[in-house]
Amino acid sequence: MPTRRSTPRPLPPAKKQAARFALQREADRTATAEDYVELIADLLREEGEARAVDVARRMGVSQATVTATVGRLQRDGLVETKPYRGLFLTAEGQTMATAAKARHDLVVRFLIAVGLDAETAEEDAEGLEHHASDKALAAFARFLAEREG
Amino acid sequence: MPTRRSTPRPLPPAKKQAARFALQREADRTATAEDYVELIADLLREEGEARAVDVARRMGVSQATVTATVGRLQRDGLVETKPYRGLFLTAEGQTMATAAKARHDLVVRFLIAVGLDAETAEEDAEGLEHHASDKALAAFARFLAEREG
DNA sequence: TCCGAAAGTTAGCCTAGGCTAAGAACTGTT
DNA sequence: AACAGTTCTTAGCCTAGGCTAACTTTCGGA
Repeated sequence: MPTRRSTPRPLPPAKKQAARFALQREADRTATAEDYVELIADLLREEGEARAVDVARRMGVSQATVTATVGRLQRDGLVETKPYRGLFLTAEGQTMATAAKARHDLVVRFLIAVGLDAETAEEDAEGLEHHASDKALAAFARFLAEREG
Repeated sequence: MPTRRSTPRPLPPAKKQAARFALQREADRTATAEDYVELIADLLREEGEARAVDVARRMGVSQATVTATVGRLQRDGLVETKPYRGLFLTAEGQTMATAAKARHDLVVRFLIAVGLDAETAEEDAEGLEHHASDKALAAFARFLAEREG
């Protein structure tokens, strides 16, 4: 039997590794859209309207950037705008927002369950929610069900 | 006592939320560098050299892209090149690679511990390792120590 | 009503990170 | 020693996502 150490699974096949990175880049591309629609949905729900200026404030970004990004979201069929009347989600945008929120909340609860304080869990979820696969999320849910169920 | 529901911690203060997104963007910026130096370190360790063409293959990216990216890494003091002789890490790059690998391995072990199969854990770690805070990583380590220790 | 402040857009710029196509430079083999 | 094939770079292009400055549009209060 050839050498088989336990620790260092170091170099996956090039193709497999390339596929992973490609998936990664794909996730990066959708992350912004998810953050925006999630925030817009939150604002609509909590404050009744989602104005670009508030999105800018909460994203920590200039209004010009919001205009440009919202333009892309509109092009992609996720958002509708009525100038000076705020931003709205299309059905597709709403679907994405709902899924994003569910993922976000799941990740937060999971992080708390494994020992993070609520504040840090919120912070980390912001980044992690876009990069956890469905399988990972399912595992998190299973984990929570066991602990809490 | 005012209303206090358990589920929906929905809108953090704008400033705090903006800060989170800013951190997020910061992490995104360093993610590429970490992936490259981690891969270069792996190639150096496992194959004795890290040629740009192999980096391109494993990143799933064109050689021209590698040239450009390595140029930025060089500018930032992480990598050195000897054309046709492969890529090398500076001390700083080595430090980053070591930290990245440690994070990566920790995340993989953690994901497996919470129920993911090894393959999926590898895939997910690729994305998650760049977005887990030190506090989160510490929590993961604590979790592992409890289960396994 | 009108006018100033707030909100939104536009123009012009930048960086990172992708691509292809074409050319230059090196290496190993004969 | 020379050539073929590999490797690397360059040029030129693109998109996403940032910025500031200047402009327009709308809203609300005096």
